[in-house]
This record gives sequence, C-alpha cells and structure tokens, in this order.
Amino acid sequence: MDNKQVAEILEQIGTLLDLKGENPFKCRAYHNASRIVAALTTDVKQLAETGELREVKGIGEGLAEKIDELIKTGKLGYYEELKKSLPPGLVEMLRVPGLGPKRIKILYEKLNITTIEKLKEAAEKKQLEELEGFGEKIEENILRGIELVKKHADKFLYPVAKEAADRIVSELKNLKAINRIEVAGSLRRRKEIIGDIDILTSAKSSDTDKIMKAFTSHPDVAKVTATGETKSSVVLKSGINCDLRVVSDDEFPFALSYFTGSKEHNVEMRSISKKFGLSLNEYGFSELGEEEKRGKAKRKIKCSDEADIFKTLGLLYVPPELRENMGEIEAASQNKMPDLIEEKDIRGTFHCHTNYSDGVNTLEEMAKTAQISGWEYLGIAEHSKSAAYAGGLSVDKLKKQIKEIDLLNLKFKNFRIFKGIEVDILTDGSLDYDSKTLRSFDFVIVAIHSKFGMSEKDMTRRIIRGMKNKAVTMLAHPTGRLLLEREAYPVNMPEVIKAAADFGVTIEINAHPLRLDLDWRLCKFAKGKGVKIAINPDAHNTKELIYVDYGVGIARKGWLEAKDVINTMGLNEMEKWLAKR
DNA sequence: GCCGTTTTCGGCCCGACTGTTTTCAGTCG
Repeated sequence: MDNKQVAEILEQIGTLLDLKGENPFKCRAYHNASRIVAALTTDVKQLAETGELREVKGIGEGLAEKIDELIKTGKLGYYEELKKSLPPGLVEMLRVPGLGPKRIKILYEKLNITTIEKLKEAAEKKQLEELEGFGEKIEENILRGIELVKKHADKFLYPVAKEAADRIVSELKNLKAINRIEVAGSLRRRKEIIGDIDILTSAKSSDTDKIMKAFTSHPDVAKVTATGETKSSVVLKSGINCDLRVVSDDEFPFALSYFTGSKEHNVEMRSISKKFGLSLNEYGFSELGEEEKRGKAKRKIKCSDEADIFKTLGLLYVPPELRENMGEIEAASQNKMPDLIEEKDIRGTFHCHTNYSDGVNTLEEMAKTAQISGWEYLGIAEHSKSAAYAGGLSVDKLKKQIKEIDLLNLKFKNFRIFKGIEVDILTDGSLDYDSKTLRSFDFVIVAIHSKFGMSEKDMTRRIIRGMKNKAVTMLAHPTGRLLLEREAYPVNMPEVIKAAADFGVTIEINAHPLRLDLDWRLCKFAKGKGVKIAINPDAHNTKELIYVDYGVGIARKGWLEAKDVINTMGLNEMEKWLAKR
C-alpha cells in the first residue's frame, strides 16, 4: 500500500463522514490527512514502521493507528464498516454541482435517493421541490448539474491520466518479451483532457499471451473488459479505460502513428500518401493499386520509426503535440517546423504556494526541489488577503515571508527565490493590496477567484482593469472555457490578450491538478500578438512542481519556442527582466 | 480527529452567493 492508496482511502473516509453528517471538523481532519499523505516525500510505510507518523503535523494518535492498520493488513475495519453503512451511489452524487453532503443526506433520508439516475427521475417528477429547504430553482440547478456530470463522466485531466499510464508502462517495461512500448492517443499528444489511455507495444506473436496476462493482472486494474490476441481492455481503479495493443516490430511505427492520431491528422497523412501513390494504415504503407493487380504480393515500404514515415512523405518529423491538422503538415513539408520548447529549456518557474497559504511544503522544501530539478530560481506567489478560504496572507504575514526569503537567498549560490504574490482582482477590477505593497514584490500575478457568474463584458473589463496596475507582471488562469464538471467564467480572450500586449503583461498557463485553466489556442493567439507566456505549475507542494511538464506540453501545442516563454530565461536575464518592470 | 496549551478542552478558514426563507442554511472557492 503506497502513499497514494492510503491518501485515497483517507479521502473516502472523510467524504463518507461528510455524508453521515459527522462533526465537520472530524471530516476535515480526514480530508487534511489525505492531502498531507499524498504530498509526503517519504514513504508512508517507512514512517509507520519507525513511529514517525505521529510527528507529521495533521496526523495524530487516531489517524496514525488507522494508517498503521492499513499498511500492516492492507485493510481498515473502520473504513469497511463505514462503506457498508451507506449506499455507494451517494458519493457519486457529490459530483453534481450544487449538491453537498447536507442535501444528499436529506434526499437519501426523505426520498431514498441513492444514485444519480434516481435523482434525475425525482427531479424530473418535481419531487425535490416538495422537500424543506429545496425549491424550484435548486431542482433546475440539480438537473443542469447532472447533465454536466454526464458530459464529462469519462474524461480525465492530463496529469491524472499520465500518472496512471506511467504506473502501467513502468511495470510492463520490465518484461523481456516487450520490444518497444509507448503511450499513444491523446495522452501522447498531451491533450488537456484525456478520454482513455492507449498503450502500444511490439513483441513476437508467441509472446503476446505473456504480455496480456501481465497487463490484465496489474494491481491498478479494477476490471478486465476484453482480452484478445492483439488487444486487451481494462478499467483502472481510477475509473480510466486503458487499452493495450501488441503489434509486430515492423508494424510498430505505423501503429504508433495511427493510434497517436489525431484523427484529423491521420486523414491528412493518408491523403498526402495518396499523392505519393501509397496507401497508409496502422500496419504500414502499401502501393496504391497493387492490391487489385497482384493481390497479396504488394510491396511494403519499411519504416523503422515514425520519422521514417514522415520522411517517406517528404515531411519533417512532426511532434505528437502538433498533430491536430492545424497546419503542422504544411509546415513540415515546407521545412518550417518550429524549434519547440522542451522541458530542459525551463530554468525556473513562478506561481508556487507554500504552507504560508494553502500549500503543503515549506519555502525551503520547495526551493530545494527546484534546485534538484536543475532550476536556477523559483517564484513564490501566495494568495492575497481576500482569498481567506486559501489562507490568503495578511500584510503582517507577508512581511514575515519576505524576511524568510531574504534569509534563504543569502544561503543560496546561483539560485534565487523571487518574491511574488497571486493577488485577487476584486469585482470592481481593483487589486487586493495597495500599490505600495504590490511594488515591494519582484513580480505580481493577478487572478480571479470569485464571482464567476459575472457577464462576459463585466468580467473582461474587470480583468483588464486588474492588469492595468503598473506592478502587475502576469495574468494567471486566464481562460474562461469549460472546465471539468463546472462552467468557467466567461471572458473575451482576444480583448484580454490585446490588453496584456499593451500593458506588457505576461499570460500564464498552468497545470493546477484540480483545475483546467489553460488553453493551447491561447498560446498561439498570444504568440501572434507578441505576448510572452509563463509556464507555471501553480504548485501547492513539491511534487506538483513536475506539472511544469504539462505546461510545456500545452506550450508545444501552441507552437511556442523558447523565446516565447519567460521561464527559459536564466537567473541573470530574469533578474534584469523583472527589475525593468 | 488534530492541535496547542491559558494542558485535557475549545477552536478548528471565511466571505460571498444563491435560494430559501423572513433570518438562515448550504455550497463554493
């Protein structure tokens, strides 16, 4: 049982207690503990064995005992009992926006509603509005919420799918029978939202059995939905569908290209092939017309990797992120492929939270992890005072942090922590600190965290007004498109980008694991207007610093090169750039 | 259930919004 699994169970317990109407602070203790365990950098098993678990802040006697039991026996009696006491569908109902534990409890007790399906039925029959505390509007909102949940039921955020895929691939890689293995599909193209995971391997046909068995018996597998000679499908415990395909090594590049997609890109590739007198599919190239003429005796063109396939068609290699039929094939044929930014180009990042606000790790821990990543700097940007739910900083607390950063910076060599803030743009467009306070930072990020229901016009005006302040360096989570399970705020993006260009404000793309605030089209647009992009993981613990790779993926999809991205500047350049502002 | 201490019990994040009520409860960020 690893940290992730322990955290998952603690989270479940917290949720079940919520639904039972337990003491909210007790519920929160479990939710907190889950977050803490998930963010631990040491193995929870090791902490349990040495008895150090109790020393972790947020884990006391009771929780430590339960975690001990989980690790020793793989089970927890308390959790099993709790699960038995409530219908399993109640937890799922929490995903409906507008429904929390209290209302679900009422629905269950008064109308015996135990699933989303039953909820929908009852709402359509207008049974909910009869209940005390419910009304017509809430009923309508619930129905709308159910639609939203259904729409995104089988979608997952990139980092979630990536981690799940990595766990399977790293296990399968140990098999000698496997020749080549790659993740394909939208995950390889680093789309923001992933439907399912496609894994492709090559092996001798006599070995496929062994590979399929290893795949379907992986500990993360919850259900096997299909097993065949060349393809098996499973549902992972996280709910993500995962397919494994085994092909011959000759077919591998073609299959990889085919299953990476996108569909639109593949269509274009096949149409180009035709111009070369070739037919392209997931097994290989064949010469057009050969089939009719000589039946099976058609001549195949060998390609050892994907680059060979492109080369055969007179194209440069197209990175997976660009394969959307959005001009990449034209660029590849004209020798005009951009020199895309890579993870190794990143010299540092901004917008990181510590335990001063709603982050988990200390300043020092965050800085250390950045140094291990080979970065030259790290920008800290806590929440401002209005964001009380996230532990927004009072001016006094700010001063304390600034002092601590100064002390740490004295100790560092060739590394620096930049002092920043993620300041709220209030509803009227003013910022959450006065200008004098804002000027004391190296950089200032502005963001929206409240009143998402404003009209597009008002929201756009609010953001632009927020960016106008001379101290502002960056705009965070700017895209207002549909998020998973929730509607994002409406905003006129072209207007905002134009204003950013006028004010010299950088636009951030980030990869908060719980939100999806980025859009690669935004990158392209910003690039066109000469606005720089910052790739910020919006990390709340040391582990999330790696989400910078997600941002890089989005930047690549937006055709960004190193010069378009501020995080590629070295320490000296960055110091000068920030000082100029 | 945790933490801290004024050490064994009281406080734990809070303000806005929505929709329900007619002063408040639930949800959200």
